[in-house]
Amino acid sequence: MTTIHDVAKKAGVAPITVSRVINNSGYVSEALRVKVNAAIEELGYVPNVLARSLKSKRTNTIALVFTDITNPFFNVMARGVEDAASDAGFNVIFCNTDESQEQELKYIHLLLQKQVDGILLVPADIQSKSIDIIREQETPLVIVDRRVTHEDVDIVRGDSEGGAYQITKYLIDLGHRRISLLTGPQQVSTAEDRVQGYKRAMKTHGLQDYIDYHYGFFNQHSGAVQTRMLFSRDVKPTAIFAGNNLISIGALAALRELQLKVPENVAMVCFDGIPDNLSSLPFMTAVLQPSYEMGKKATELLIERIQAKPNMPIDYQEIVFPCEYIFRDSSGARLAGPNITDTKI
Amino acid sequence: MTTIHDVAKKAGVAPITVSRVINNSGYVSEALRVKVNAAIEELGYVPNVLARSLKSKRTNTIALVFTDITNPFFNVMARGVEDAASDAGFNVIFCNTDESQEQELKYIHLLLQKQVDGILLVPADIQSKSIDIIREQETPLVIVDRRVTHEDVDIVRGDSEGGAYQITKYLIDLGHRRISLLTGPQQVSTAEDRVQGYKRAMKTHGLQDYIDYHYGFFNQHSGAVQTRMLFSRDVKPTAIFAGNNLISIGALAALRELQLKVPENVAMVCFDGIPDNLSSLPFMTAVLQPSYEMGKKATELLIERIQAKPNMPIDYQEIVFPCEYIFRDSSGARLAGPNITDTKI
DNA sequence: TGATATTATGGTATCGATACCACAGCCTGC
DNA sequence: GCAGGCTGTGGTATCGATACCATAATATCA
Repeated sequence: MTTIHDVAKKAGVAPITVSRVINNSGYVSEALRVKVNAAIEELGYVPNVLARSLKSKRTNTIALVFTDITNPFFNVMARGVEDAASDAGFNVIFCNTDESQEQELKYIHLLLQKQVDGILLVPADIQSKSIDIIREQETPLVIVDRRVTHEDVDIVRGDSEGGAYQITKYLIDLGHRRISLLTGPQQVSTAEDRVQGYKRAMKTHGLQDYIDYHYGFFNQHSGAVQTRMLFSRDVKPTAIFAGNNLISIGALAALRELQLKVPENVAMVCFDGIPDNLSSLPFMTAVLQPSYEMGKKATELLIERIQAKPNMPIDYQEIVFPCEYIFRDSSGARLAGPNITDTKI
Repeated sequence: MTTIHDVAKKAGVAPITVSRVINNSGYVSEALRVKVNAAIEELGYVPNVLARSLKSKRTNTIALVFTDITNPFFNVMARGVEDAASDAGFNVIFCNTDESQEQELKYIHLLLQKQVDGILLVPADIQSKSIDIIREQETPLVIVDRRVTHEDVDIVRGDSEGGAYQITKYLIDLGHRRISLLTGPQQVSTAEDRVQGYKRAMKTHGLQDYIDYHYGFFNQHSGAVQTRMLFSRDVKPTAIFAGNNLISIGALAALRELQLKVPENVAMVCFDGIPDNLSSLPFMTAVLQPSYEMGKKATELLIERIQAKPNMPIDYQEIVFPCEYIFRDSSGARLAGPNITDTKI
């Protein structure tokens, strides 16, 4: 392994001069710069970032800890993070927790050991123990996608409540009365917020008698299981509101099994989309969160925190992105018009 | 930031003793162990792996540099890598090159700076400059999925040639004579090997007059473009062999546009599958490589190299996994039987 | 012209951990 | 009774880089 000393010796300069050339800092004459670069080239020198970071106390690395790498929503978000980080000269470590708090804590410990400059966290639980641990090390932190019970944290998220309200209202306006919501775990704020938005829409439209929501998991299996459950009951929904994209895929599979057609027999809407390339849902009416922009914004905020003067008081922010809506065939508008209240199944 | 010295002072011992407790190495009496752990707990001490790795010269980190994170084949492989690494106490850094050599070199430099203990590489080109650079730093390396022109490297890959031969032969046995192969870039060994296997099958069955293969990219766009091209010609194929899963998705989309049905109008087979959850291809006859096992095996081999004694001569290995085959509707066997040579389209 | 700034280079201490060596006490066995 | 092994603990040097300070030559300006 060649070190900065080897290069310095070969170029006939002091190690610190080599350091200046590498980092383009301080003053170095053109003559020495050339000599040093030649020595670097000749020796195949690669700087050791461990030593560099140890001394300089900056790793130029941030981490994104999220819950489901297979979910395209997070995939797109990750790209937003990567792009924003890269623009600012930071590298990103991606960690997948599979919605497990235990796994999350394991990664947080690892990342703190690695001295990352900052952490973006999609917490697996609304009461996140990770936040306390990160705070203790004074590592900058931005929470992404979800609310938490902690005060004084930066949060970047989508408006789940508002999105759920609007899409539920849309179904109601189409004439649906029996709308069932299948969502994620109760301790995850997005699941809970979507329930709240759904309830608000149902109540304000006089449908409090058919408020029907079910917590589960944000994955296909849960979507399929709950859908089967919905249709095993006497009173069946005319529309399903899937709490995220994976739930809707599972629901669709279950409906296929049950030989129910969308939207002829059941209308469907969901939260979050799936990029066209892998999509089973090209026809799904959906609430879309700007996941790329959310990732980008969260990263920019985090880097701002990292680069802030140490003892400056922080003005914590909660940035809430509004949702967009895309209306397609699954909700049955084109087919059934606004009066399909009593669609029999 | 609390350091090992702070803990040592609090516990009334030497730093090295704290180190022994943390790493469970050397001899420490139960009494001191308890005292040290209490101090660690109380101070919220987190060891600095930068300092640790700098001194010990081991980061316990390996990297997987691959070409397409969106391809489920690599996704599954990555899980095999992660599992095997985790079992051995190693962390994994994932790097996505998008088949760009430039990007690949950028990551290789970064990883070497980070002093990773070893690298798993899916090279973007059969003549990989990265290999030389990695060699120069004496970092252990295992090539995955693809052949390279270098001698003396460890390689873990699937039998693309054999798989392509078998699946082509299968189509021929079904009666197809005009089989077209759409594959990836020529400088990628898997693309080339699949061409070779295809050609061998065509030749040994007397079909050298309709050998028709097209290099492109391992993605949907390429699959769609080339499929349109195939059917713009006078002599049209009766079967398409898609060089990988993404190409087959693109081909299917193009066929849908052209209002050609699979397998009624055209038979299709492809290399690599897609996990059921995101699949548009539940009916595709395919050649499957054991991607999870390939990732696992490659990782185990890499870790073996990492842990080998420094000056032991290395017995380089090339491990080739055989393919499996899954026969479903797309190849038309159930529908057309063995004699569909002259299917008109 | 002398004071001050700018340019250019190097010396030394240090980041936070571990490797290596030293040493002391206690067994065990002959 | 002591050689040699095991157990338990600490001191010191060091990993490879940069922070900080020092120095000196040259440029700039009042």
